[in-house]
Amino acid sequence: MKTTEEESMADKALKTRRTSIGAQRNPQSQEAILQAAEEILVEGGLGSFSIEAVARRARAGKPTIYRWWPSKTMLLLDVYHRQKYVDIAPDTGTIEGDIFNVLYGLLEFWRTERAGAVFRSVIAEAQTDPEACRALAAYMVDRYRQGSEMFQRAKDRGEAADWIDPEQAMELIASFAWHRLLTDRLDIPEDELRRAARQFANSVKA
Amino acid sequence: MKTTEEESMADKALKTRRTSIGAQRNPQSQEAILQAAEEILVEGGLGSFSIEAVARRARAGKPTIYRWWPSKTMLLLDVYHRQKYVDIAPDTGTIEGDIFNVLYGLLEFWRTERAGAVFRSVIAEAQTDPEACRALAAYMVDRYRQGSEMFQRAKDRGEAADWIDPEQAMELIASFAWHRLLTDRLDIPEDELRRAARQFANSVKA
Amino acid sequence: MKTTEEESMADKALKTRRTSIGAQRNPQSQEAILQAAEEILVEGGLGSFSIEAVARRARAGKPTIYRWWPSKTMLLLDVYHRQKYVDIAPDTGTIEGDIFNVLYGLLEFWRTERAGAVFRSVIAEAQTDPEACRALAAYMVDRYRQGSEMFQRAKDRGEAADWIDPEQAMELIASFAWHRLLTDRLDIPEDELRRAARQFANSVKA
Amino acid sequence: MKTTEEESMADKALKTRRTSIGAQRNPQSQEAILQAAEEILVEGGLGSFSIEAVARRARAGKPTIYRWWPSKTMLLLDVYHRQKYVDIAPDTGTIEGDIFNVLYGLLEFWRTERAGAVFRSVIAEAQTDPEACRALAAYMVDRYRQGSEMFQRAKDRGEAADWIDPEQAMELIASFAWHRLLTDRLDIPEDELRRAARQFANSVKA
DNA sequence: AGATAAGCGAGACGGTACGTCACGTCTTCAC
DNA sequence: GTGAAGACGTGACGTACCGTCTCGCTTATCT
Repeated sequence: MKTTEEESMADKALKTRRTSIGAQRNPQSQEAILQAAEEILVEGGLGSFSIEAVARRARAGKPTIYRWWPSKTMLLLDVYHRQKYVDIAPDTGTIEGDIFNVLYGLLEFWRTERAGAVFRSVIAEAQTDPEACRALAAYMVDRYRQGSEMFQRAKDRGEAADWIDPEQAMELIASFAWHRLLTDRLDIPEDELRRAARQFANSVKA
Repeated sequence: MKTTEEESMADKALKTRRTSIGAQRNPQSQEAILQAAEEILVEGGLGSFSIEAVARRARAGKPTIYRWWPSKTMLLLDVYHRQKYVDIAPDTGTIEGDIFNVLYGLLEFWRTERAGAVFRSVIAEAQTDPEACRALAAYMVDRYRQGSEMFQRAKDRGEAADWIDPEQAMELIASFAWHRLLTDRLDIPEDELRRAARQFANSVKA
Repeated sequence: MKTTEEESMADKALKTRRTSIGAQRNPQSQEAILQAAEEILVEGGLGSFSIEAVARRARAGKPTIYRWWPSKTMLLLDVYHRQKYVDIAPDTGTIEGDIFNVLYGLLEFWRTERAGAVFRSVIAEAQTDPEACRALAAYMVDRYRQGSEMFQRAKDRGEAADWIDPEQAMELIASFAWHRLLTDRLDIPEDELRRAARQFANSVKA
Repeated sequence: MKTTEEESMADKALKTRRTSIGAQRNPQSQEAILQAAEEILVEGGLGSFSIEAVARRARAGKPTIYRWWPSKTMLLLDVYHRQKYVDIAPDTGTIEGDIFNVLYGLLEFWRTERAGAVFRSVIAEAQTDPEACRALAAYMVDRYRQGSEMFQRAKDRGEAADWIDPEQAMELIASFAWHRLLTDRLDIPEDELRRAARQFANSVKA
């Protein structure tokens, strides 16, 4: 949730007339463009996402967008990176609890429409643009590293087997979430989700 | 692998001038269109896949394409469905062996360039087109059912726990493969693949 | 002056919705584009003449314009060629009378705003575009040939000297008209015009 | 021809880094801008003449140009006015000789590439910009006054008729030169040029 | 001597037009 | 009625300039 100040700042960026502030990037324009891009993505999906549409909505000139983002893909990635996901990997004491929490949190985050639509677009774009694909892959590897801590803890506790690779284990979990996102089936009944968590916990058992 | 007759038929479809064969669908045209679509997809990816390009390559009129495929998405799905994957779910005696074989076969199938490029495109398209998304989801559910047999066998053998849902277990495995396809990381070292198979096998253990 | 039928045809071209009439040029679109181009030229001059503006006014697509006119210049020339000037080179019996009539007719034709504005634009364009310059020069040479008849008649009558080149003589007269057009001084007092005609007549005297 | 000092000054204006010299116009900047403008005009014609290009070439800021020249047109006129034409109206004793010399000198001056390209641009610009048109017309009237002296001399000698208006006579000659410039036909064979001069001389005969 | 005021380069800004590409629809004509 | 062909209106692409703006600086002129 955004604070009041942030919202008014963003609104100002969109609603007041902007102009150059000298030979330097105008942060209000950047804000307006990113905000407009996100809104379009959320409202109409990747299909209605075009530089023209973003420029129109942000009341910005197309060259201003192209000046700072070399391609549609890069703008997309920037929009995605603004979607700050508070990555909680809470220590519940058991690996199954941790996994359930992570899965539940991620799916819930995507279900709040904004984030899900944006991320789906990024993945789709990566299937067209090799650079986006590399960026996405690199980003994911980084995310696995973050998420893998819970498996490391489990190994330290002796709950997970020695031969388990924490990052790969994390990847399997993320893969499941991706798959549900991409087939538009984020609304998972709790028992299914629990069973998945249990299975993943089982999979690393010593 | 295609037979010689099929190839010459396809070649004929592409190279000779075609015209109406009366008030009925001309199968040569359909063949030429699908073949051209597949080639474009494989050579240039989804980015260079356009109705216009397909029509050009197939020496077909655009209306001919629109007459038989209501949208780009549907043409894409048709191309995908032609990619007959010989779904082997061989009974190796152990669930881990079965899983490894399925994973290895799928990734190998996609690595043979043609199939992978096409399927990636289908998934990307599904992120834009809700109808494609539904079709894809339905197709996947069907595939899980096929693939789940090995888990059923494992349950029958007592190798897998009672609480395991064979289809969901299959989904987890497919998810992993999808994820690697979508991040262009199909070249998995054998030890990683073995570890993944072992983990998946572990996950269903009683 | 256009006939009523022509006007209603042109109006129809502009006002009714047009579409393709098969794999052939749609004359209504062509008409609408040329008409719109002329109107823009007359109303706002070369400065406001842009392909976008023409397309907008003609309710045509830009590609339709580019399909048939490779450049702004060519569209301009086409507009000019539609401005059919009834080239009267009346035989008044004296060369001075002929010259006066030709000069008066030409300036009057240009003063009727439409033709003058279009021709000024063509000349200006020719200063930028070498191809337009060539086309214009060729067109002018042709016009001199037409206009030179009166000098030939004068030579036959013994009114003009043998050493006179009829076409070059015609060029001098056209040059004067051009000059007045280009400096926006078409409103020439009759005595000045008479003096010019007298001078030109003098210039060819035996 | 420029003196050595002027050239080095101009070079300095272009090559050394310039900055403000206090609350006053920096003549080096003005020089650099005008020089750059002329060069661009000569090298690429009016088509490649843009404020942006001039600023780039002169290493000047756009606002510096706009501060001193309200429009592209005015900059163009300034460039033209720097093209000092040594207006020779030599007294050869006969009006035909005078006319030939003036015509030959003017065409030769324009043929030396620099002047011709610039003047063509001014005329073209005047077809778009009414202010430029007025300025050009005023300038031309002034030039006729200068050039008309030879006709006045001819009248004084009794070589030209009383009813001749020297300035208008001069205009006819300039018109011919303009016409050749604008249709890119400055390379006139000497016999044609002689005939033209003879005709113009004839035209004012008593 | 220090403040002030304007000129300077730089370059970002919101725009308009460029010329190209693909969209999905339409009509014609040969079979 | 099916097929190739290709024109149509639409709209996005990425680029070039437009004319305006604010910046940080430099330097002459005025307290």
